[in-house]
Amino acid sequence: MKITSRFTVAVHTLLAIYVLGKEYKMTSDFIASSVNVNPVVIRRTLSSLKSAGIISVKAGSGGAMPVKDADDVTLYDLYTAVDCVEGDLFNFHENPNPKCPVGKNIHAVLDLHLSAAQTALENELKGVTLADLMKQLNLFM
Amino acid sequence: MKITSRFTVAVHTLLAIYVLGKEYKMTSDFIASSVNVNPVVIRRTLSSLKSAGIISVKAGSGGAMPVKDADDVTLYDLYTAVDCVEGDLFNFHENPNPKCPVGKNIHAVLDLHLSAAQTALENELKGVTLADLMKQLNLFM
DNA sequence: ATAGTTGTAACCATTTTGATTACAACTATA
DNA sequence: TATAGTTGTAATCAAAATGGTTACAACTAT
Repeated sequence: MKITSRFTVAVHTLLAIYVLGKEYKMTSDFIASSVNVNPVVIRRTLSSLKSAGIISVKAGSGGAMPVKDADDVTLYDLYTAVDCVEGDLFNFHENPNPKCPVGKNIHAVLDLHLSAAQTALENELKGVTLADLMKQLNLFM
Repeated sequence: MKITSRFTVAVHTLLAIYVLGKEYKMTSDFIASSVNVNPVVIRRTLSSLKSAGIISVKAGSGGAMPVKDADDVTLYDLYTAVDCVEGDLFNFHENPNPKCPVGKNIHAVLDLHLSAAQTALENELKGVTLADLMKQLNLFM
């Protein structure tokens, strides 16, 4: 199974807010038309990003604005903000048989390797900041 | 979303076959009682592992046996054998708006970072062989 | 011939996802 | 202060993936 598109939607949303926010009022409708999803999906994303302390959103009059410095926001922050993965990335079959030597020890044998893989993924995400993405984006604009 | 338990089931299944295969006939029922899932789930797993050339299964009389050397089977091989992830690990929202500077370039900005993260995960899995797991398992048995 | 298996199709319930509708609450401003 | 434009959130919905389960034809060792 793939990791939910909430993640890339969140990245796209944030980039829009940080890059276009000075020029336009960043409403959920505006962002939705850039990402090309339903505005409610964006509002949910904004809600998560707000909870994570990354942006602020004006209720009523509307518009999202940066709170955190772009250097202080990593892809990993977004990945956790939108709950891509809760806890372990790898699902484990429940209740392996403790009467079998393999079933009894499968966790002891496997768990560390699985977390190492998950950590490798997450560390990679921690190494990329929103500021990095903005720099790259500016090369194209 | 998490990565399907087919993966850990496959690891468990293979360990059972490689470690207990000399002592017992490894039928889907036997393995199922160690993993603690339905035997049909194990048969599906065996089918994938057979297609990957890792084991052989005797139709009729029953029983799975190693084909590949345990040193030549990595966690990554199992991960691909059971189709944990087809292609990209990260789902991407489709059709970002090409009229928006962000929507137009979001792939150019993000794709490499996402594949880097996926590769980091997969490389970690490539670094662990079935033989490694068997050694660890023997310490506990 | 028979008993025990495998291989596979079929169907189900559950969960997750993202789309969508609906509407109360809020706020700038005319 | 009335209004228009938003946000926040609940409620539904359809689609897809997952794993469980039943069923049964095909196979094989004895």
